[in-house]
Amino acid sequence: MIGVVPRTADHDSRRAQITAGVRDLALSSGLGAVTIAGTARAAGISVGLVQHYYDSKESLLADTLGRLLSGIEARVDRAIALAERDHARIEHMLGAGLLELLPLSPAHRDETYLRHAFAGLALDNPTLAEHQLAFDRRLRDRITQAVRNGMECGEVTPETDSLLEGEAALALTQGLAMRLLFDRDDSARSRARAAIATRMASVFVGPCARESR
Amino acid sequence: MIGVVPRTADHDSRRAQITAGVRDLALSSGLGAVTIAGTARAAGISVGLVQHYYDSKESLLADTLGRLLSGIEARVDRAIALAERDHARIEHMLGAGLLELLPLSPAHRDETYLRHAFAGLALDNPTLAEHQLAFDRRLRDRITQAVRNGMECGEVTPETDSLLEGEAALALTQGLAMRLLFDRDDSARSRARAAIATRMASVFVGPCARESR
DNA sequence: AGAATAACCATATGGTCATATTGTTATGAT
DNA sequence: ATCATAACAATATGACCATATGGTTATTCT
Repeated sequence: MIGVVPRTADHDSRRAQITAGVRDLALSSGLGAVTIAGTARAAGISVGLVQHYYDSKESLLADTLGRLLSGIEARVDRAIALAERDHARIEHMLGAGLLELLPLSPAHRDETYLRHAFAGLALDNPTLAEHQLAFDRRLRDRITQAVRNGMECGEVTPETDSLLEGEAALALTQGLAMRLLFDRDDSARSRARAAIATRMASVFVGPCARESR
Repeated sequence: MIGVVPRTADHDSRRAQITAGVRDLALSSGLGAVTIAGTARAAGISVGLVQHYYDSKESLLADTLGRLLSGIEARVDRAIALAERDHARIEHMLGAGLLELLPLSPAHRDETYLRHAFAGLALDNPTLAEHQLAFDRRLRDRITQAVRNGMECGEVTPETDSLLEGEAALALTQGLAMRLLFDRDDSARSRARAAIATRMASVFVGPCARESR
């Protein structure tokens, strides 16, 4: 009598499907044009099912942002891991990670657009702001740690303020990313690359003496 | 019979009044909550009058953004002019200008919030994007010119890529500004100051040999 | 004085949207 | 087999909003 269980569904993959609908819609019509009905259409399901999985539009957007940021983080980590095989220098690993945050390819452009469009919403929405802040902190801490590793291995001078450098490097990268969203010029793109490379070179000034990481 | 002229109004001051309504509303309720009716209420006039001066909400927002950006530009110029009296060093003039773009005081915070909230809208709106892009270019060119002045006077080494430095300095500043909107911590604020000062110091490395400007 | 018209206002209109409501369907445990 | 219930769908509801419409008021030129 107690404990009769009806059919089940894979909640996580459903939510992934629905948030993918939000992403597709946002990329084609702008984040401001995202509606529940439009999301349902994009995901190929009914409005009611979206409501079944999200109790409000806000929670839907929050989940979409969370998944977006996780994806970006994973991609940054993957790029760093990849660079780790090719270069011993921490400078290059970190640079590769930061380049992942710039809209230099169509796919990256999509992600960057979404990230900054959500940042706009987050200015008016504490839940989204919390996601953004936590994401930025995690990225910053990764950079900071890379700088510290650089200090241990001799690439970075011991007087360097690693926290300051972490915050500056992230701010520079995100400022460049925002700019490239508006200025689609090729030259702007290469200047952005150069700006990051220059920055890395000015922090990582010495040769790497021992194993990194 | 021809040429009868009825009462006149100061269009510019009316528009200033109306856009001030937009600003007030955006600051108290978020830019996303700005409506024509709300704007009229905030400005103390009727909906119809707002319509009389703006043929669409979009043109209202565009004018609001234009006035906002002009105001910021004027403030940056004022800060530079002020610093010019105190310091001969271009480094300090430029630094003072860039600090105006950070949300370090309540008034600056309001302006920075509006600027970045509008940037979010601009991602979906070509008219607003044009304003943003032009504003950024003007700021960047100001910085670039300051760096060139620094090269003439010996503060900056001749190998410096002034355009690159201009873009990097602006991106850093705006990235920091965005970050401070989310992280209201005192320490974050002082790190942002330090990050800009450090950056300036790394570009302006020599003593100033002759007159600046 | 009064005609012409900009300045200004109140309300109507039509559409959109988030959410509520009221279903139907399928499936797992008994 | 069938019941309980999650999964899913269609439509209703009510609020909000940009804009349209149809005014009134005030002022300037003749």
